[in-house]
Amino acid sequence: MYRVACRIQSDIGGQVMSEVWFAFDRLEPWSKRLTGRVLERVDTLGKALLLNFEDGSCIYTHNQLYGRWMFKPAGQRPDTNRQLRLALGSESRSALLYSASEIDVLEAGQLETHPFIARAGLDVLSSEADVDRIAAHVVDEAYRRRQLGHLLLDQGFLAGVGNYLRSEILFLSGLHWQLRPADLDEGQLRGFAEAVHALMWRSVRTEGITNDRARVVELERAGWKRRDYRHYVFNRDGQVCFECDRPIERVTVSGRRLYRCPVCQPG
DNA sequence: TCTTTATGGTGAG
DNA sequence: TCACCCTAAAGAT
Repeated sequence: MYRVACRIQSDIGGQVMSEVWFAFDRLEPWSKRLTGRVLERVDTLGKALLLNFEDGSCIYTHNQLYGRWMFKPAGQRPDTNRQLRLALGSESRSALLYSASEIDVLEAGQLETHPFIARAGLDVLSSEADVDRIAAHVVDEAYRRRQLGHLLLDQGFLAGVGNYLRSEILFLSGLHWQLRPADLDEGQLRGFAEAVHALMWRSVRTEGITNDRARVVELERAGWKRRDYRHYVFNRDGQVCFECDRPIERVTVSGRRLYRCPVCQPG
């Protein structure tokens, strides 16, 4: 979503919208109100996308598992069977959201009334979220006695971390998912905060490849399939750990799949 | 042509 | 924790 926000900003940000179209009837009145206005700034808050207009109103979208943004020159549409849900266009370019169902428009100043926004915790990709800030956040009283495996999926804890990053962060910091912030020593806490920060930003750069760059290059050259080398442990159950050669395990935590190396991430 | 799964999220109990 | 919502693609039959 962070990459998408950058793309929307560079394609149509700061420009007058000549087209603002919503697939949902309840939002139809906003079509007229926003057409002709300038799309001033595109932000993310965790996985949410916020399209801010010059009058202070804001389109909120969340892709959930389904949404997909596509970009085309003005007047063109991508070749897809997906359902168009939101279209934004300037004189020159269009940004098109397909399949997503979580779309709302918020009036100026009403941002915090949106339940997802109101609940969102520290946004790992925000400028304030450096390693020190993340480390301090993790040991906050509200979180210090909850298991890391559950915390990492909670958007009220850290906004933006999702299911594949959960497994990857725990692997890189060498921690078992059942540990709690209160259990960690200074070095482990620091390592965890560094892993959160590093892997989120690495994912932005690499389009979601969390494995070490050198290893990715090497395995790609060796003819490995992308799905088998892009992560340390995620989606690799049955295969061996890159660090210790022992098989990766899969468990269910918070109702989602979590992958771990039993040797590199002891209890 | 089914059933299942998914890098997500809510609300009830 | 579970049932449920949402949509599309992958997997099974």
